[in-house]
Amino acid sequence: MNNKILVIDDDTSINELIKVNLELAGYHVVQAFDGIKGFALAKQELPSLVVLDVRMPEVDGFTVAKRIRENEDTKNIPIIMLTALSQLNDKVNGFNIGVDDYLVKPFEIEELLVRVRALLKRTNQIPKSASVRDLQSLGEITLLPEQYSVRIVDKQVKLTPIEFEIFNLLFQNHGNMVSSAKLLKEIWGYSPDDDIETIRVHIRHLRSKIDKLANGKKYIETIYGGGYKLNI
Amino acid sequence: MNNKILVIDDDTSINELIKVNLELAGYHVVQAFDGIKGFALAKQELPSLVVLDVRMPEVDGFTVAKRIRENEDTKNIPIIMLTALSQLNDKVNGFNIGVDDYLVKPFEIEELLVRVRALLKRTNQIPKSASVRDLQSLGEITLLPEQYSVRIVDKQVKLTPIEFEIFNLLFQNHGNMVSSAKLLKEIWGYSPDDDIETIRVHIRHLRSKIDKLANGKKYIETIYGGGYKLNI
DNA sequence: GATATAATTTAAAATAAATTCAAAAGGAAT
DNA sequence: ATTCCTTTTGAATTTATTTTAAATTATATC
Repeated sequence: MNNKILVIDDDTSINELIKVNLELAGYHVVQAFDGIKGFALAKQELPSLVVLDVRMPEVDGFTVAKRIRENEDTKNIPIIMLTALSQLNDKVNGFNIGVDDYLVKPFEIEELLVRVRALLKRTNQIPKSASVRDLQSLGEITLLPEQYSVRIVDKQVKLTPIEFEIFNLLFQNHGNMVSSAKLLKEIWGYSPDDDIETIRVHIRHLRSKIDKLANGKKYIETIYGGGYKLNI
Repeated sequence: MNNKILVIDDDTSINELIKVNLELAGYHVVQAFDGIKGFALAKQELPSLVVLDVRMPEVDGFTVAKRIRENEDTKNIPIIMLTALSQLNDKVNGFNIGVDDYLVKPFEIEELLVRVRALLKRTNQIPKSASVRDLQSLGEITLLPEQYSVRIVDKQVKLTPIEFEIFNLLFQNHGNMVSSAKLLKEIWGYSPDDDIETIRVHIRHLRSKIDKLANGKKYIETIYGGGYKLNI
């Protein structure tokens, strides 16, 4: 198993800080200080994880992430994005880039190490055959399947198994409506029209948990007569 | 078998105290009084064990441990860390450095001798081919596989073989859920859904033993519908 | 604006899962 | 065979989750 991590950040002192701490934790670190070299190194070194700053001159982090995801050799490398809180919504949402986790700056270095470990473990457990990975992190939201949990920015809540499956389905289809019939089929394995009540109650439970994390924002939108839609 | 021990501690009187007592116990001792010389000596002397102080000026114990683990020649040398209680959680946990055991200062010199003997015996039994050693010590918890025991800070309890295997699996995956199915597969070698009852009872036994050591803290968390998770 | 339909809310019942308690079965040591 | 310890099984209890039901509120359509 590989333990090489690529750090892409134009801020040399932060880049260095991350490198030192990752090395302390036993990882081998490769550094890049701009987006172009970053993507080049990703292809060349095929690291087992990339730590990527959003804000960089010339080629920014979103572009690098997108290129990594588009390239056949690198598309499955997990990415942790470093981003300012203000950048979270507008751009991530616009680009719709699937990263695996993100950290809001300024962040605790310990927190980065925790996420790196969790992510490496998670992705190591996924069989190679699964060529298309599920989205893990988008905008403010991160899924933690290994704990049936959801994190929004930096608050986290535990869901029940069914709640998690519903949320995951909405998340993977964010921006689009998921019909109640589809939810029933995907999660319960059938589609008998009448059990829609159950979904409504689960949605309510979900909302009440999610709302505690999301100050004010209503993530789960109701499509009258159709189903539900997650707006990230 | 080699009986050379490297002691790395900048406090000359403690270093000397350890040296004298280890020599009394029949070991050959090499001393270093700072991190840089410590690592250099580790490479040069290839001792069969390192006693390492965390708090040192310039290069601290974590850095030395990390370097020892990275170097091809020294990576399998067992390390006993000397640490203040306050340093236990934040740093060790954050850095996730795999040391083999640790002692909380101030410690009894007898205790150090006991641990040295135990660790040497343990590592002598491990075949050289096992290049990647399992984590032995993290945060407050230390595993003692050779006696099917777990130590938390300085209290220790003996587990049964199955209990130990379960705990070890949770420990190696700390922070993440381990499903009941995985436990069954890893430990019993099969996954027949129905024997989950057995796991529950073992978990109960484990908890009752662990809880006696951990004042108040609940280490083993239940993930409803999923499995169990160890929080260190 | 009235009506029908759909969704939310609240509460409570039903189900499933996990814990606890007790005890039987199996193994190793004497 | 007896004892001691570990592992497994069974059943009762507790807890958490899921489902059902009824009353209220919102939405779409005519």
